[in-house]
Amino acid sequence: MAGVRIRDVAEHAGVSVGTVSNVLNRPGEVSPDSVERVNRAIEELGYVRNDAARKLRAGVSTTVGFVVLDGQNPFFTDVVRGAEDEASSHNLAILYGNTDEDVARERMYLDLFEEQQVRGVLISPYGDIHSRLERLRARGIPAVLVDRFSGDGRFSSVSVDSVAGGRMAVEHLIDSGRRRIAFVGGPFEIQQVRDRLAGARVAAENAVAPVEVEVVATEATTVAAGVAAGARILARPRGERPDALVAANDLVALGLLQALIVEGRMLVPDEIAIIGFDDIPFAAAAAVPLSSMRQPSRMIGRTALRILLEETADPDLIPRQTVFLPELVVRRSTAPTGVAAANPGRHGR
Amino acid sequence: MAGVRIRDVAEHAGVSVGTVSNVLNRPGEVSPDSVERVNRAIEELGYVRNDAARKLRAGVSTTVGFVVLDGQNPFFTDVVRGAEDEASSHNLAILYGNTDEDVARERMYLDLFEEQQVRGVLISPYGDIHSRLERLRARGIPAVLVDRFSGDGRFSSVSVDSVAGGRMAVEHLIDSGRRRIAFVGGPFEIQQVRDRLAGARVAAENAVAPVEVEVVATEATTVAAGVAAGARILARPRGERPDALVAANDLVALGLLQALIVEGRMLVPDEIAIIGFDDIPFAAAAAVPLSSMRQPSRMIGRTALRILLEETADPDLIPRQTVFLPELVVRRSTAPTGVAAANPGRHGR
DNA sequence: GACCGCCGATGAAACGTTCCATACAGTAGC
DNA sequence: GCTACTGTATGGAACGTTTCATCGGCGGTC
Repeated sequence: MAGVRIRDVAEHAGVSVGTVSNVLNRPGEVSPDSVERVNRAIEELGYVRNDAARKLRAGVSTTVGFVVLDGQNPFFTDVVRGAEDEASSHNLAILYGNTDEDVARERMYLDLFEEQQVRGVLISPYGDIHSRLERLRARGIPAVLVDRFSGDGRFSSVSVDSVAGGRMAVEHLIDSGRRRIAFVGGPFEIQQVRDRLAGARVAAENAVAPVEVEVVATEATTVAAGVAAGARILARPRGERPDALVAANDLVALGLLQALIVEGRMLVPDEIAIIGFDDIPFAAAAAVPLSSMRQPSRMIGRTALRILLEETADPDLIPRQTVFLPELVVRRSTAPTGVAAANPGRHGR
Repeated sequence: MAGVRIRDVAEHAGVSVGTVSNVLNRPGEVSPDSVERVNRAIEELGYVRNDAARKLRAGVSTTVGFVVLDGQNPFFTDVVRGAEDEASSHNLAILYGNTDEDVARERMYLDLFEEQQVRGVLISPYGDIHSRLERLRARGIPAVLVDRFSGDGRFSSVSVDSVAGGRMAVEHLIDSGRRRIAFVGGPFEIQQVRDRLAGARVAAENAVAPVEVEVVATEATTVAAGVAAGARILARPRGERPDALVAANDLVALGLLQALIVEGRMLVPDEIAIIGFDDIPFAAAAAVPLSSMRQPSRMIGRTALRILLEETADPDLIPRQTVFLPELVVRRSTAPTGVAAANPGRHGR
């Protein structure tokens, strides 16, 4: 089909195949004269390296796999973007896979990446994939966990301290006068969800005032799941509803907001406060601007890719855990009762 | 590094290399007995095909490239998701590139994909890339334009009729009593932006009442650009402001909404109406639920990938243009003046 | 019993690159 | 003038798969 091979370039330039390869891979070891002629030949013939042959012979790949938990979530698209920025500066491309919280898809993408012999794998895991990742590593393909702490230290990871985040979120709610708090999120297979809940409980236990934390479980961390959870809360008599909600992420929080305000005609934050996680760009533009625990999403992606590259360079590197701290961004959705209208909540964007 | 090759499988199973390859690629032509033994050997040794060697010899790739204009835009993540769904059902992976409206990045990704000899390329183009795509096609790599009509019919495309969309949006605004309309968007290198504006003008010309359409140009189609444009509108004396805004997409619209309401304390929709494009999931959850021209985003991705595969199967296929019609979704942001508060706008999600 | 056909298995060539051992030219040192 | 050395260029082996021409065995026919 195609046609211009390295051999054609060599003939055209009047040098050997080996020399062309050298120009391509270590131009320093070739005389300037040859470099010049080879480059002109490449230009004239429109030669493009065959990556398959290169990969086969040299065992070096120019792609990195990224398995993402929820590709629709702006938080993750931001993380991907960060990784992509870093990758493109190393002339790497990203093989992208969205698992959508499905174990089968997750396995499928790991298979695919293994066949492709990617340079390395970034993954925000859903199922238990440690053994799969070990196998990849045995094959020379390192993996870095993204947005998930590697509890046993077997892999490097880049994450945000979700326990601290959950704690900070609830402390903030308590500070603004809330006492009956519900954590809305799920499934609890996702570690972040567990951690954020755990953090929330810690804050409640440490509080001077008596604070209760109940759990409203959702099937997923999506806007739709948030809407559904909101409906369930609305189904209760007014007096039995919580006075503050901690959502597992901003998508759920936006869903809750929508359900409570539009369907339930509840006043946010007067009757009920809501705080989310991630601080996605849309949190600030919501019906009631949403308070949120901001995560440095792009930075997470960049850092993860950087660590991955370090590990490909030196496979014996000891795994390391990088943990960022989330940052509380206060907007109107958690303003103290009664002060709400007066405080439009100018913070963040 | 790795180690289990097809030869090892062959030895383990007591057959020849060719037979193993046949089991892998056309199990029908191999005796059931051999198939069974080979599969067991594969299982026991943990053999994984080397895609580079396969690609080199067979010239067949298992990846499809997708070059996206704006990876942060939920509309595009939805399109990607649709393509991904279709791809994974054919056991293909997606090589992903986000150009972020940058010509250099766009070129870089096309280079990368060419080196990779992807099966085909989906692209929502920014710069003029026709010659690059022709070259790819000459190398046996077809391309399908996504979210962009191929004016000269040289490539297949899957898009939405943006002229009709612009027209419908403005007709709706006129119906709800608006007369001084501003189109907010840019850059005008992007065809959609041009088309939507053109449609808007058509609607204005066809209107019975005298309607004016002015242009407020933005640097990009992002929330931030929308906020900036909103500020410029607010800088004008109240009487000289338009009474309706057509945003180039929902991101811009959300930015406008934020600027006008929070900064400018303007009443939407009473003083000014806003309509966007795409109907991203967050449009419904905005401060004032946003009217929008919905595009069938996932379907666009699925369709594009399907056409791409058809073209890989038969390279002589004549390019065809698939055009969807956008759908008007009315929410509160464009309610007729005065009726606003009474109509929460239950439509769409 | 010899021959024919057919099904399945086999072995080796080929894909396009990288890399290494080797060759070669030119220079410096004695 | 010979050797040693340095800096470049060369040719061919190797990467792991697919594919294709060929081979062997077996059952059926005459």
